[in-house]
Amino acid sequence: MNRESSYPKIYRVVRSIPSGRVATYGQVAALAGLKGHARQVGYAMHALPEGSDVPWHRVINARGEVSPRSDGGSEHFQRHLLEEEGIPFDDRGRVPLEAVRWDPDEESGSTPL
DNA sequence: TTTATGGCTGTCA
DNA sequence: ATGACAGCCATAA
Repeated sequence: MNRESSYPKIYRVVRSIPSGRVATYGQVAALAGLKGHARQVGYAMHALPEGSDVPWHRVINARGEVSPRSDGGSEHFQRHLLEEEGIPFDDRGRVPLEAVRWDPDEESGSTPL
């Protein structure tokens, strides 16, 4: 099953993230089978092609905020995209992970109150 | 083949 | 609550 690249798998998981929800690298990694290798997920995002329909902006770090990658500036862009998705950002540019954390088991579009 | 890097995570102070 | 350190592993050259 596993090919030499795990990236496609990661992309597939990220694609499964519904709008208005965010997933952490560790979570995506776990769903992609790379459990424990969140770094590779982040690196996969860095290797994302331009024409990919992968909502990489919905993938954030475990702290619930966008990661200050080496690009510089894109983090602001990501935040903008997330705000457009309806992600409530904190005063420090953080999101309530507990509120927007994507649960692969409730992707039907329901929020457990 | 080896070397270097990296959009992370978890623990300690 | 934040700041700092070390570990893990896949991809690219």
